[in-house]
Amino acid sequence: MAKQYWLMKSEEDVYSIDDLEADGSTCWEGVRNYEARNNMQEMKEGDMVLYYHSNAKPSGVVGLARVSREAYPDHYAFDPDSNYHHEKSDPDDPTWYMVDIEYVDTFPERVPLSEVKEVDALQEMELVRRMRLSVQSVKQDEFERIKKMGGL
DNA sequence: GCCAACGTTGGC
DNA sequence: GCCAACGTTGGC
Repeated sequence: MAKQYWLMKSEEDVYSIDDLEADGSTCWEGVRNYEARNNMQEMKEGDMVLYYHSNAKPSGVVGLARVSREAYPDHYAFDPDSNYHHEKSDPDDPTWYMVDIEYVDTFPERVPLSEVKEVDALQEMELVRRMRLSVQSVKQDEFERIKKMGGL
């Protein structure tokens, strides 16, 4: 099966690509949106991920990551002390899932959202059309294009 | 910090 | 099952 491509957003001051590089890999907990969750459940080990900083100056794609573990229940949903606690979640029938991703590379040049919006070939991206979706599917040519814009 | 976009909740 | 109210995301 062909490799798939994704884009995942993180607030720069919450968990940046530098944090990911320092950690090597991380679990992507706290996604509480059904469409984003569905996307994560589609992910296969080895899929490539565009790492996006939101609430950043400027917001944009900053590097690459790779799916290192396929979807498994997000146990933070069952933890009353977690910010991501979800009271209605049943451990026997989990609502929320997460994946693990590992650090791959940081772009020599950040690709700001404003530049993505200027490229005709990228107008169909969910990044442009669906502002608020935090885990998005990306087409291979979109992935390659942004990677190139980032200097890799 | 403001506020538009938009997903979710809950009353009816 | 509609839709108004509400809460959150995220650009600027």
